[in-house]
Amino acid sequence: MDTRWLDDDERAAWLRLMAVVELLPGALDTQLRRDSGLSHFEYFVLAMLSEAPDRTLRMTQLGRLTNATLTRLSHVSRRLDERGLIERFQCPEDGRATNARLTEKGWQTVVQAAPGHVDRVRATVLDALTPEQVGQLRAIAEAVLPRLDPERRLAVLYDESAPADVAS
Amino acid sequence: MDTRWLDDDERAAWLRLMAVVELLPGALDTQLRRDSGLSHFEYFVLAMLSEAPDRTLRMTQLGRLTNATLTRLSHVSRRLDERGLIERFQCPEDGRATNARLTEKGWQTVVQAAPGHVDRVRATVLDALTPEQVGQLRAIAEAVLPRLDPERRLAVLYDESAPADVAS
DNA sequence: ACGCTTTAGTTGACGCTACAACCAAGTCAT
DNA sequence: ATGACTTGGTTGTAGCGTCAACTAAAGCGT
Repeated sequence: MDTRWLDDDERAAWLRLMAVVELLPGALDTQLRRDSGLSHFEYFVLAMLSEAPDRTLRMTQLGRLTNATLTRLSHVSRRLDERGLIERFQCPEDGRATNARLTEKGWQTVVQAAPGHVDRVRATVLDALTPEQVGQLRAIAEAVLPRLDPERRLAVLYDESAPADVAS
Repeated sequence: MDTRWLDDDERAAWLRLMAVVELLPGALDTQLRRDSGLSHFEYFVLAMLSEAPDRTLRMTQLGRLTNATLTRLSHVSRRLDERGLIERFQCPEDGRATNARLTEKGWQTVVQAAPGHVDRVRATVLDALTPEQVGQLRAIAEAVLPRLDPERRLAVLYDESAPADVAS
């Protein structure tokens, strides 16, 4: 089967999307590290916990939400534990499972980090767009996500009709 | 100064954009590793070289185009050199500079990798969008990029009126 | 010509992530 | 209830990226 190459419009859109995908994580990471001593991934982990019932989640569920392998999450959560931002304990209902719960200190950390993060999100992305474009962006991402995430691992974060255990 | 929090539309758009930014690199990386034994970053380095005059670029310029620190690029280019995909040599005009040139083997590798990569790009993103959305995506990215890239490091890749030494 | 500064790049140590191997708790068939 | 399988998670190793320190060439003022 022959490859359908990109036409000029597609190529232009693709290159620009790639540039955004390349630059955005670094921009967020830099701000959070500087202002709160957290990587963007760590912040995201804490943020997911902060919105969960009882600020507690199973490792597996937390891994799904953060798009992390269990290995990665295990290492990260150990470090967050050592820093006193979360605590881990064996799940009473299922002895195999580990629960992660945000500590008060972790909660304070998220609360303190959030405004700067939101400001950065505005400054780099949202405030550059018209309201129409914000809607378009949402529609575009919604069209793409089923292909990027066929197993719907992150569906909770972007699909209103998802199981809705936790919404970010 | 008080933080302006995100309204529902902004929040929805943002969450979906984050999911895309989180998932897309992995999707591209997986395909390229499986089919060509290259990370996405390595592929991108080779692709930049493949479009440069004489398939040669200075390390600094290559670093700009790929959004990489010189350190990172130094490590990666050493590995690509060891694999015979590029070669490095001191620049004749400026003894401090190192030039990286794509070898014939490197060229063959890119040529062989490109179709599968483009297929994946289509399958995961472009084919999910209408032509109007492709145009919107381009406009949205163009609005955001000046804020993400104030030094215009990647401008060559997304701005038609950029110095245009190399276009991807 | 001689230092001083700047620019270009490399190297080494450390931190984070992935992969593989592993362990422990639950499940299920007989 | 016991052996096989599955599920949930952790740990060790190796690879990649970052930061800091370093080398070498070029520019520059005197």
